[in-house]
Amino acid sequence: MPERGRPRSFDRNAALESAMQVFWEKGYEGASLADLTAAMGINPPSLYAAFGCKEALYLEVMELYSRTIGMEIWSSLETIATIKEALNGFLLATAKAYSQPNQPHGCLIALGGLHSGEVTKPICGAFCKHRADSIVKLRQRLQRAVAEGELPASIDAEAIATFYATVQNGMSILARDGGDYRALKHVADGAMAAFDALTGR
Amino acid sequence: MPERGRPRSFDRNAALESAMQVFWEKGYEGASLADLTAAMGINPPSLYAAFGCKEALYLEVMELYSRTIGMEIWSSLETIATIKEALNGFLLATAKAYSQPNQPHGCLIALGGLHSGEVTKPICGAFCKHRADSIVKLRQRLQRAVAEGELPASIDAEAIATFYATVQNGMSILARDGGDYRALKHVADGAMAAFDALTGR
DNA sequence: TCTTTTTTGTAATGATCGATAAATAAATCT
DNA sequence: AGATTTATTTATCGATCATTACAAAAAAGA
Repeated sequence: MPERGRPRSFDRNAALESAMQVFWEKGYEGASLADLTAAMGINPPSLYAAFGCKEALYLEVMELYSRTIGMEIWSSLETIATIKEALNGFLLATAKAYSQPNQPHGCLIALGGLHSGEVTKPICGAFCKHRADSIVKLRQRLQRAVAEGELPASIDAEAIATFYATVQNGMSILARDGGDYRALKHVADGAMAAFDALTGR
Repeated sequence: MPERGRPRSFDRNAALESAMQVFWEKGYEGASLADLTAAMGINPPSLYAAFGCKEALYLEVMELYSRTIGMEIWSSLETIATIKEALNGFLLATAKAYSQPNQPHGCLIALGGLHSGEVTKPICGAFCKHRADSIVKLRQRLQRAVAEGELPASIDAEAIATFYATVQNGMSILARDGGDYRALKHVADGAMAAFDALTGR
């Protein structure tokens, strides 16, 4: 029975996507309600009725980002069978996503919540959780490779995962500074150049 | 003849250092005038008389940062004779500086100005200049190693410099997320594991 | 001592921030 | 039709933002 009362005159998903663009480019504090409502094509009361408040909207934007853009980037890590190619595909997908011409450069998750004065506590917590999860995903993929006999059990999976997650985060800053796909690929190649030495092959 | 009128009752350098702490931790937009004046122990008119405006204060803070903390980090790159040890020293100095317990984690330069809505144009320009300069410094050090016969002329100095600068920037995000010296050193070790492959040795 | 110069503390400026009150409009339910 | 429910528009809320008048205070120059 959600069909009572005046129907909403805008597409909630489209509005959320517009909000994502604004937050992605301008950050949480940098995106004003005026910026958001202008991009979403609605007035403040509609925003508050549909999303609660600015903070709740941002948290929902983070979920949308990791469900769409994030998925594009991370999927190759799981789908590619061999660990070295999976990591390489993951980094190249990162380079491609971070240099798309029609969207803000770099990652919304990597670049957000880096200054305590610019974010609320729940948002800071969500960022910590998401970024910590990046390391976990990489570590689990490395451990899978060990379980499959592809890598020796002697590797430091946590250290290697931290390294690749950190390289990816650095790529967000490079992309924000105008680094194109070519520059980002140089970084990916550099990180892959460490693979054999790190995994003892 | 700067000795006319009522003398300033606070130490300008100490106030600037306090402002650096606030901007470093909270970012440009996240640091309010109230935060700044409270930390500096002065009233707004004194801040404006001594530093001009918030933007000018921030630009001066950036200079102070690169002159002090930045110098600590980058000096080993020049002073250590061999390129591999110089790079390693540079990354370890970074890991140490980014995990100091008595100051904000990560680099003020690396983490600032990443969102267009949170910074003015002159500040954004200063960040671009500083971060681009990081790549230049690394590239020049690599080219010096080529000139000294330590590395082959066939290396892609720009690509390698971009890789190491990006790793360093990623370390700032890791440090902000609570990564300690041990975690940061893992990243430094990972980056150094790529050195031989990247330089063809 | 008296004027001049600069800094100080207090208080207030207009602008913008995120968030809402109130009235109207558009739908369903009885 | 009339009552109920929800969304919309318009206008505005108090709080906070960076910035600044203003007058008292503290120094040097005359």
